[in-house]
Amino acid sequence: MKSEEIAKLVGVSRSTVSRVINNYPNVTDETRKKVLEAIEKYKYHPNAYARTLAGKRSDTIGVFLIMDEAPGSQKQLHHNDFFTAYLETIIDIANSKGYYVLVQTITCAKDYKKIASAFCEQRVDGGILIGTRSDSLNHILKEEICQHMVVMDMEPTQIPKKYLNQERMTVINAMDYEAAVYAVSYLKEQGHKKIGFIKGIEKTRSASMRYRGYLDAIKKLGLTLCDAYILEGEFNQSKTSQQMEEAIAKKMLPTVYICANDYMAIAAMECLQKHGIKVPEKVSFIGFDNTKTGALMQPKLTTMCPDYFAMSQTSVEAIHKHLMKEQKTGDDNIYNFAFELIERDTVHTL
Amino acid sequence: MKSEEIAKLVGVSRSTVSRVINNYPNVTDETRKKVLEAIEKYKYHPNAYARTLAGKRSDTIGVFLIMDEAPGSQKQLHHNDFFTAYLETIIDIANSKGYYVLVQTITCAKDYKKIASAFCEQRVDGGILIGTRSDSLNHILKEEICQHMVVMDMEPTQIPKKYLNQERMTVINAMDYEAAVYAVSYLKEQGHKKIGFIKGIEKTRSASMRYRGYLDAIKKLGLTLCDAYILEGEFNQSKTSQQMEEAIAKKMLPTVYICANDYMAIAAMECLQKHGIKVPEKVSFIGFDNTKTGALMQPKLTTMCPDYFAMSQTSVEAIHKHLMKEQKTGDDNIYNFAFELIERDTVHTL
DNA sequence: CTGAAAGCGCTTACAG
DNA sequence: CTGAAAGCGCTTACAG
Repeated sequence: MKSEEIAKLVGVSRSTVSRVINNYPNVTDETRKKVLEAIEKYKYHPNAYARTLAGKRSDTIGVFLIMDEAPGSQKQLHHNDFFTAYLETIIDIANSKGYYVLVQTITCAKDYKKIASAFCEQRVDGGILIGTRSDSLNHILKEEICQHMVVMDMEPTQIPKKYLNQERMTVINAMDYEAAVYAVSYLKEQGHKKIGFIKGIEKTRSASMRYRGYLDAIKKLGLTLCDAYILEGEFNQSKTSQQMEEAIAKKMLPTVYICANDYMAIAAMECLQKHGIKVPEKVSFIGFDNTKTGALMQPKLTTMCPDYFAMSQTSVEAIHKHLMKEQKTGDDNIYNFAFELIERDTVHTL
Repeated sequence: MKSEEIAKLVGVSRSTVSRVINNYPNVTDETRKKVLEAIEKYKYHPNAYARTLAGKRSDTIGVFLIMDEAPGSQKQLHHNDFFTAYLETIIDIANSKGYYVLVQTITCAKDYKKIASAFCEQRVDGGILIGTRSDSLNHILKEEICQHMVVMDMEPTQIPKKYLNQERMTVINAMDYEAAVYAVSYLKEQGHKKIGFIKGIEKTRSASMRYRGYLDAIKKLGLTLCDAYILEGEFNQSKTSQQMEEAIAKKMLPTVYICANDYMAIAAMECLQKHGIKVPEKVSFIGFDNTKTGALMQPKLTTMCPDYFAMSQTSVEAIHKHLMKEQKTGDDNIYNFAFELIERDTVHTL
C-alpha cells in the first residue's frame, strides 16, 4: 500500500495525501477527513525511508553506550546496569514523542565509527552518548559528526567552544562534586570524623569529580585527610576487596567510607563482615548510583542517587528542541542535575 | 557526498560505484580498488534510506520490550533488569553482523501498534519480542505483521501452525519446566523433603512452567505436596513478604523454597531473617534468573540461570538466517535452552 | 485549496 | 565488465 493508492481510492492526488499525513493546514476539512478514513481503513503506513529520502527527518535518535571491552568471549554486558537506568527511560520518552531509538554498543576504539556511520548514513537525527570516557571526545570529534549530540558525563570545558556555540552539542552532567561534598558534610553531622573514600577509575568525569568533591570537603570542613583512608577501588569489586583486606591488616580504618559506586561499597562491606567487623556500627558506608542491589541487600545501602529520570528526559528533549529549532542561542545547552541522598541502613550515627 | 560524486571523481558511473559498495563480482579489481579508495578518502557513506528505498533491506532489527505499565509517573523501568540481560547481548551481536537495532517499549495494549508501525514503515527487517505475555500473541496476530518475528517465552502450541510453517516466526524458550524439576530433585538429594514454592504471575509461560515443573516433580519423586508450602508471590516483593509473614505466623514452613524469580527469594529471605529464622539453616532458597543482586547479597543466592547469551545470540541469528534465506524448512524454528544451577550459599544440606 | 512534476540518493534489470 | 535509464515511495516548490 502506498500513498498513490490511497490517493486513487479517495480521488485526490498524492500531494494531498502527503499534506494530510504531514498535517499541513492547506487542506479542506472534508478532504482531510476522507483521506484519514482511507488511511485508517487500509492501515496505510507511509514508508519511512521514502519520507526521509524526500526530505523529512528520520525521526530516529541514536543512543551510544560506551562500555569497557569484556574480558571473556561471552560478554556479560548486562551487568552494567548503569546504562539501563538511562536507556529504558530514554526509549520510553523518545517513543512518546514519536521518535524511534537506535541503540549501539561501543566496546573499542574502532567502534566509534559506528557513531559516524549512523549519522552519515542519515539513520539518526541526533545522538546520545552514555558512559563517556575522557578519550571519547577525541574519537567523536575526529569523526566529524555534524548533527546534534548529547553527551552525558563530560566536562564542558573540554569541549571546543564552537561545538557548544553552534549548538551541535548538549552536555548533561550529574553534580558529582557537590554530591560528594554533601556526603562528607552529612557524615560530619552524624558525628563522623574519620571519613575514607574508595575511588573509581578516573577516566570518567563523574569518578574524578566525586573524588575531588571528597578531598575539598574534607579540607574545607576542617577534617583531617588521611591517605590510609583512601582506597583505589577502580570500580572493581575484587580490587576493592583486596584494598580493603590491606586496610584491615594495617588496622587503618576510618569510621565511614564514601564509595564512588555502590558495587565497591558492597564488596568492601562483605570484606569487613568476613572479618567480624560490624557494618555500620564499626564502619559505615555511603555508595553512589543507587543500584537495585544496594536497595535490596542487608543492611540496605545508603547511597547518593543521580536523577536518572530527569537526565534521560532532558537528553531526549534537548535533541527534540534542536530538531524543532526551539533551541535558544546562549549557553543553556549545559545541564547539571543534583543528587539525592537516600538514607538507608549503612550509616551509623556516632 | 553521494555516489554520483564518487563516480565522477573516479571516472565511472553510479552503477559501478553501487556494484562496488554491494560487493558484486562483476567489477574489475582495478576499478574496484579505485572506487574503494575514493570512498575511503572522502569518507563516503551510502544513504541508508535511499538504499532501502531502492530495494535493499533496512539492515535493522527491532527489539520490542513488553513491560508492565509502571504505577508512578516516573517509571522505574530500569528496575526490570530481566530485559537488559538479553538486550545488550542482542545489540552487540546484531551490530557485529552489520545490523542496527531499534528498541521499543510496549507498556500497554495500544503500544503493540508500535510493532506494526516499525514493520509497516519498513524500518525493520525482523523483530524480537521479549517479555511475552499470554495475550501478546493476539495483539501481534491482529496487527498482521508479515516479516520475521522471534518470540521469546511463548508456548509453541499456541502459535497458529501457518506462522511457524511459513517461517514467519521463531520461538525461543528456556527449559523452565525441566529446570524446576531439576531443582526439586537437587533439593531432594540434599536431603530436603518439605519443598515449598513461591509462584510468579502465570501470564508468562516461564512462570507457569516453573510451577508445573515443581508440581510434577514433587509427585514423581514421591514427596508430599503441601498447599501451605506454596505461596502466591506474584513476582512482587511486597506480596511475597506478606505471604511469607502469614506462613511464619501459621508456622507452616518447608525446609526450602524454590522461587519463580530471585527477587521473591530475596524478599522472603529478608522476612524470615527479621523473625530470627536462619537462612539457609532453617529455610533454604533457590531462585530463578541469576540476578546480580542474588550474586552479591549475603548469603549469596543459589539460583537457576537461563542461558541469556545463547538465547540472545540465537534470536539474532534466527533473523539473520531468515533474511539470508538460509532457514531450512522444517520445524527447527523452535529452540529450547537449558538452565544451569548456580550453587551458592542458600541451600543447606540436611 | 489542489495537482503535475521534479527530486531525494540509491539499486537493478537491460543493453551493449 | 560497464553505463544509461527506470524505479523505489515519498515531499515540496510551482503553478493555477
